[in-house]
This record gives sequence, structure tokens and C-alpha cells, in this order.
Amino acid sequence: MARTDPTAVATPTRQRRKEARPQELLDAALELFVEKGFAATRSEEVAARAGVSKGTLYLYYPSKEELFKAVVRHNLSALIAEGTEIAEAFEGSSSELLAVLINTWWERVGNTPASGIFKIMVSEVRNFPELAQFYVNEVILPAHQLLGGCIERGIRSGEFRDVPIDDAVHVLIAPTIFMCLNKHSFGACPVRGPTMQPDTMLATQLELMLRGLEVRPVAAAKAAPIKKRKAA
Amino acid sequence: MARTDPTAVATPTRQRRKEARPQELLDAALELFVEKGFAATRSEEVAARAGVSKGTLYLYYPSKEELFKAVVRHNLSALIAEGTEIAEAFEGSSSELLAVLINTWWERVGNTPASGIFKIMVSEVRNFPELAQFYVNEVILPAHQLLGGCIERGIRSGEFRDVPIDDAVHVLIAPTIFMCLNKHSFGACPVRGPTMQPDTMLATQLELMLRGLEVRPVAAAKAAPIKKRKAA
Amino acid sequence: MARTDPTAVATPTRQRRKEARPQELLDAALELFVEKGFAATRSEEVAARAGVSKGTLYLYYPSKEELFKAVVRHNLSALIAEGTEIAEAFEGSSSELLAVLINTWWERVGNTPASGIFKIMVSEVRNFPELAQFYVNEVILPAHQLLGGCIERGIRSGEFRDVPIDDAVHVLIAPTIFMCLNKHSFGACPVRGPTMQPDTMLATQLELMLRGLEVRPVAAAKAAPIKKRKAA
Amino acid sequence: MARTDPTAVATPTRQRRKEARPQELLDAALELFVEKGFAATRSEEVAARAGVSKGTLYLYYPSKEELFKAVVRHNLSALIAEGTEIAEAFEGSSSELLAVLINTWWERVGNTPASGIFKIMVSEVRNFPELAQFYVNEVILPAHQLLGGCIERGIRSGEFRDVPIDDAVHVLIAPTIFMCLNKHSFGACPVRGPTMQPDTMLATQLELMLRGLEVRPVAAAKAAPIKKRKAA
DNA sequence: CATGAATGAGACTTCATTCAT
DNA sequence: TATGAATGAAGTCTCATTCAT
Repeated sequence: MARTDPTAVATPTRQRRKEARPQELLDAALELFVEKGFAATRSEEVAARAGVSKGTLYLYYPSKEELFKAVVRHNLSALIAEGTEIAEAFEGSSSELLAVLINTWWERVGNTPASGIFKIMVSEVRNFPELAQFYVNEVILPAHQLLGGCIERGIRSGEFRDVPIDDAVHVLIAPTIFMCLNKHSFGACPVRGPTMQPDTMLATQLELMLRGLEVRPVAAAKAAPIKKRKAA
Repeated sequence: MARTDPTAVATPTRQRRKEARPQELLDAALELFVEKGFAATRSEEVAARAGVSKGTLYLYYPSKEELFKAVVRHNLSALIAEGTEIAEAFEGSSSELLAVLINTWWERVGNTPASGIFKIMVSEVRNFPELAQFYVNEVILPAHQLLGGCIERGIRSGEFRDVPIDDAVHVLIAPTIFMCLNKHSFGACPVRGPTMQPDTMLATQLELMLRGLEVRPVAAAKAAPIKKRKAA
Repeated sequence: MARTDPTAVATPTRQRRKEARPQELLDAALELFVEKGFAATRSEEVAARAGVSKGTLYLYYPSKEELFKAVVRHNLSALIAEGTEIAEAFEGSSSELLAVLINTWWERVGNTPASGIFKIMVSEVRNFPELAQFYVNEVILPAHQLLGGCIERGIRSGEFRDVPIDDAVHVLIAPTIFMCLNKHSFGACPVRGPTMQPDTMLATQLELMLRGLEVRPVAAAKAAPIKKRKAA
Repeated sequence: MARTDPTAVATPTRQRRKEARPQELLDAALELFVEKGFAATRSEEVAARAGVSKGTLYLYYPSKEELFKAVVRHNLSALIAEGTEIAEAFEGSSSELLAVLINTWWERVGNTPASGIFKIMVSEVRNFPELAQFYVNEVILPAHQLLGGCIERGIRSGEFRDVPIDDAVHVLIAPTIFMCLNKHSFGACPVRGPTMQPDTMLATQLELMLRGLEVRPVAAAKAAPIKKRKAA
């Protein structure tokens, strides 16, 4: 309706709209797939949220499944671009570097709609196995190498203790991904409970982690699980 | 097999199975909802995996949605039961206590099919808002109080530094949930990449965390995010 | 409605209906595909004509296309069965044999709903190439061999002239197929015009053909086509 | 090419093409309707094969249905024009005349893309009843009168036996239409089997028919159909 | 209780047709 | 005129749910 309104000043031309469509559709789809999941999102909703009709969606993506893959690939590529950029910024102490990397990542990814991609991946990889290897190759491996490299650098320079690198990387990453997942699941539900505050949580995480990595003798905390009491 | 059990008092197989039905259905449903998500799981598949017919499923649960809620509630209740049991075991230093709690939790939950419940929750809470408050009240809050209490106890006893308790709890929990999610998403895909080793990762996490919590002067790592380079 | 009427005496049981379904669906589908063509027939119409709902159709045939193939194969098999039976009846003079074969064929095929299969084949083979070879192997070739054999037998016994067998077979078959096609196309339209009378037409065809085949000297009618007058 | 024609009076290509459009569209549509049928042919394909865009098709024909009718009417008119022309050439013996008519018809119609019109008619008349009467009036009746007249002439002149004229006409026409139908259905499929050779088949048909029509005493071949054996 | 045949609402997708450019 | 982006009615197919057996 407004689209055909002749008095509208900023009505984009068809040509302009055609060029913007893929991005608009991908954005709408990301939102909905994050909100409701792939299977529970109707094609028509995606189209509606992008401001077009059902048929138009199919002009750009041949099926809902292809749309989904495009959403994932598009957003993972964005992630990769960010990652590469961040990686290039290397300088200063390893502690500072880790802090910079994590804070930057949060600002560029965690704080944007792209953060929803993690929820999608967790929820749907098993239904879209092609995407699994893609994600591993393009996101997990580079990210691991980047962070693993920082930790190794810190270890070699004597700044960090000699911890198992791969495990440490996972522990380091977990809270940030956890925040992204929380934001798009419980965080989006109107419930009373302990809310996650990304800013302070990130700060706390960094402090704990960096302290945990720093060189200093300590008595390792080993503890066996509690034995399960058998029902009499 | 059970039929030849000499202690069985002539309980007919059918009778036995009938009583076991709800549990079998919930188990089958948990598996499938974890594998494929709620919307992509067909009622008939659940029935088939539980070894009954489609119609039988509806004798026990009036709809797929109710089945889903039952699965969630059933598994969350199990979680709660475990948590309560673990909580009662309180003794020793706060470090040891945290280690015991986490290791026990992993053995009782993370290492069992119930670990899939987190994937379900993350993926589907927004579609089942009733479950959100339930989960927060029955799982998140108690768990937070338990862990938060440990940390607070450690702080008060001078064992731990004075960290923001809520954030620290989140950071403490994140890697364990992260492992559960990974196990049921990427971990279930046949891809080459860095795999997560729960046992060593848990050990590393505990070591990092406890060291991070321990009292000791340190220069806090503060770092602003890298500025995004604008295109010239 | 009537189906659930408890007072109905002849209400078939579900089991009985299940067994009859495939045939009922194939019959309904044959009718509709003949009437309107494959593409213009809606699945739901087929189901409705068979007295079931849309979903039930898909319980028996996984797609409209598979239903189509089943219709063709089912009816071609019927054709083949008839053909085989007729072929076994060989006896008497070759003229009589041809007459018997054609009359019997008409009674068993041309005069039954199976006659519609020819319209379907003509209309749709190019859209279902798998069926082409099947039809050639199972219908055309056996029929040709049968009729060709009769003609050859007549030639060898001196009853028929030495005509090109393959061409003669085509000429012999053409009017019968033509009648089938006509019956399900123009013949089914309420128009004024020369209608085809199968019975007398068959008789006339036989008379012409057998006379044409019989031994007797004749001056071949050779004639060049009329030259096209070029527009001035 | 036409552009360099020295006799062309500067007619711009676009203008020329514009005038040729309707014919090009009709030709493309004929081809596609013959290949795939009306319902399975997409408007856009027709436009593409005619070298124009989807929208342009609608400048010339207001709907796919109208396009279809135009195709039929256009090609039937061509048929009629041919028929009239052929009819005027009347001369010689009735046998020769029939031979000339049929051979000419084959050359002008059977051997051209217009031969596809019969497949279309058979497949689609029931969906386009308006066309039925048109076809009967404009094609079937004149053709019948033409051929029927020839046969009658032959009978009156003592050249032919006294056969039922209408039936004989049908028998006479059947093989030619049969060849047209075959050419655009099985004939277009890449299958191994007895192929139809129009030239020899036409010759054989004529020979059989004319011999069949010629005056000569014969014992009519009467034969009852074989009784169907009931299952014991 | 258990079964599985049947149903029909609803989701995906296609494509004839329109209309701004 | 010609184009092709956009639309939405309509068709195919799925699957949660019911119910006669």
C-alpha cells in the first residue's frame, strides 16, 4: 500500500529494492529462525517480516531449506570477517590480547543480531549436516587457533601456566557463547530470575580466567563425585 | 527375560510394560526432541521408538505439546532431585565443595541422556513460555543459590576473593552447559575438528576457576574493544 | 457420513475397505486422468471420486506422479493379460483369426474403461519417459508380434499377399486405437457431427483390411502429392 | 540477415519482429503444448521459446487459455486452408484421388509441426469444449465430406464396392492421424521398439485400403469374440 | 487398552497474471 | 511497447489427532 503511494518521497525504486531484497530476507529469516527455530518458522512469516509476499521469497531462495543455509552461511561469513579483523590487531601482553579479543568479539558479534546464529547452529546442525563441517572449518577452527595461539604465546613467554590449551580455549569461549544462547532463549522470555548482565559478566569472566591462567603455584583441587545413595 | 526372573510374582509382561510406558515414551521423546527439535519430531516416530503405536501415545499424553512439556518437566525434576541431593552433601573447603558439586553434576547429568534437556530448553523456551518460569524457578534459581552460596561462603571465609557472585556463578556454570549443548549438536555430527573432552575440560575448568577465585593480588586486565576501522 | 451410520447394513469394515482402496483409487484416477489429463487433475479430486479424503490417497501412493505410474502400469498389465489370453486362442484361417483377435480385443479393452489408457499414454508419455519403454516392451511389442505373426502366417499359407508386415500391423491397429482415443476425446463432447459407431466401424475395417490383404492382382495406386501453388 | 537485404526499405528489425510476434508466439506455444500438454506448459516457457519476456506474451494474448485457443484455431485454420486447396484438385479416378488427397495431406500437414495439433485436440478437447464444435464443424465435417464424397463417387462409378461410407472414412483417416499422434508421443521418446515409417506405412495403407474398396466378391469375415474363461 | 486407517488443517511451493519502470 | 519483479490463489503433500475395530 504505502509502497505504491505516489506521494511517498522515499519510496525505493523496484531496482533498488531488488538489490536489497536478499539482505532483507536474510535478516528477517535470521530473526525468525532464532526466535522460533527452522521448522516452526513459516516461509510466509519470513516474507512478511521482510515486507514482501510469499512468492517473492521464492524468487530469491528456491526453498526454505536453501534460505536457511544462506542465512547460516551469510552470518558465519560475517563472523569470520570479524574474526580475521580482530586477529590482525595482535599486540601487547597475552592477557591484554585475550581481553581485547573477547571484548571486541562481544561488541561486534555478541551484541548484534548475528549472536543468534549460535542458537540456530546448536538447534539445527543435526538436521543440516552439511553445515556442520562448514562451521567447524570456517568458525571453530580459526577461532580455536586464534585463542589457542594467544594462550600458547602466554605460556611460552612465561606469562601463563602450562595449561592444556584446547581445554582452556573451550573454557574461555564457553561463557561468551553461553551469553549469546541465553540472550536468545531465556533472556528473551519475560520471567523473574537472575538475569545475565553481559558487561559485568564479561569482566568477571576475564578476571577469573586471566587469574586462573597466570603463573603461581597452587594445590590442584581434585575431588571425586559424591557417591549416589542407593534407595534402601 | 524378566519373565524368567524367579522372584517375579507372575507379573505378566504386558502389565509390566504398561506401567513402564510413560517412562519409555518420555525417554523416546527426549531423544528425538534433542536430536531434531520439537517441530521436526513426528509423533509417530516417538511412538515407534518407544515400541508402541501412534494411538497408544495419545492414551498417555493428550497432545504432542503436552508430551513435550512432560518431557521437559520430567527431566527438569530429575535435575532438581540430583541438585538437592548434591547440595545436601556440603562439607570441606569451598574449593573442594565446588569441585565436588561440578564433578558430581557432570557424572549424574552431563553424562546421561538428561544432558539433552539443555539443548531442548535453549531451542524451544521461546515457543513454550510456560516452561521458562518453571525452569527458572525450579532449576536456575536453586542452582544459583547453591553455587552462589558456595562462593559466598568462600568469600566470607577468606578463601575466595570478593567477586561479583552472580556473574561468577554464570561463568562457573557456562562451560558445563556448553559441553552438554556441544555433545548434542556438533558433537553428534561426524566432522573433523577440535573435539571436546569432557573429563580433561572439566579438570581444566575447575583449575582455572578455582585459581581465579583464590585470594591473591593481581592487576586487573582492562581492555577496550578495538575500534572498527571505517572504510576510507 | 453414511460410512459412520450405525444403521447401515452393508457398511464395509475398515479392513475390507483397506484392501479395496488401491483398486478404487486407481479406478478413480484412471477416469480423471483420462477426462482431464494428469496435470489438470487435482489429487483431492481423485480422492473424492474414490470416496476418501486427500490424506488417504497418500497412504497408498506416495505422490501424484507415483499414482499416475501405478494407473498406467496397472492398466497396461490388464491389457497384457488380455492380450496373452487372446493370443492363446489361435485357430482357424488367418482371416478369421485376425477378426477374432480384433473383436475380442474390442470387447475386452475398447469397450471398457481401460480404453482410456491410450489417451493417457498419447498425452503424457513425453512427460513420463520411464513409461515409454515399459509400454513398448509390454504392450506394443507383444501386440505387434501377435498380429504380425498372424499376417505372416497368412502370407505363408498363401491366404494373404506379401505385404510389408510391420506397416500392415500399424494400419490394422490404427482404427481400433483411433476409436479409443475418439471415445475419450471428441466422443465425450456434446457436439453435433459424424459420430463413430464402433460396431459397424470395426466390421467395415475388418472387411476392408481382409480384402486388402487377400491375394489378387491389382494395379498399385501410386500418386504424387499435389504441388503447392505458390501465392502470386 | 534481413537487415542486409538490399530490397528492404529500411524496415527496422524491431518493427519486423513486432509484426511477426503473434506467429512466433503461436509457433512456440504449439510446440510446447504438443510436447507437454496445456496444463504442464508454463507461460514463461512459451515466451522464452518465442524469444520474448513473460509480460510481452500478455500484450498479445490476454491469458494462457486464450493463447491455447488461438493456437488451436490458428492451426486448425491452416488445416482447413490446406484441405480446401487439396479438395479443389479433384481429377482422375477415385482411387487416384484418394491417394493424392492422402499423400498431399501428409506432405502438407502430417510432415509439419501442425501435425501436433491432433495430439493437442485429443488431449485437451474435454477441457475446452468450445473447441470441440469448432473442430467438428471446420475440420471433421469438411474432411468427412471430402473423403466421403470420393468414396461415394467411386461407388457410383462402379469402381468401389458399396461400403458404409462414414465408417470407411474413419478407417481411411485413422492411420494418418495415428501416425501424427505417434510422432508426437512415443515417436518422440528414445525407446527401442518397432518404429513407424510414415512413407512406407502410407503406401501400405493406401494399397490395403484401395484393394479393400475395389469391387470383387468376398466372403465377409464374421467372428464372435472369444468367450472369457471364468475362473473355476 | 492397543492399533493403525482415516481425516483435514496447514505448510511449502508454483505459476498465471499484473504493473511500475 | 517491452520488461521482469511482485503477487497470491491454488495445488501438492505432511502429520497431529481421532476413532472404529
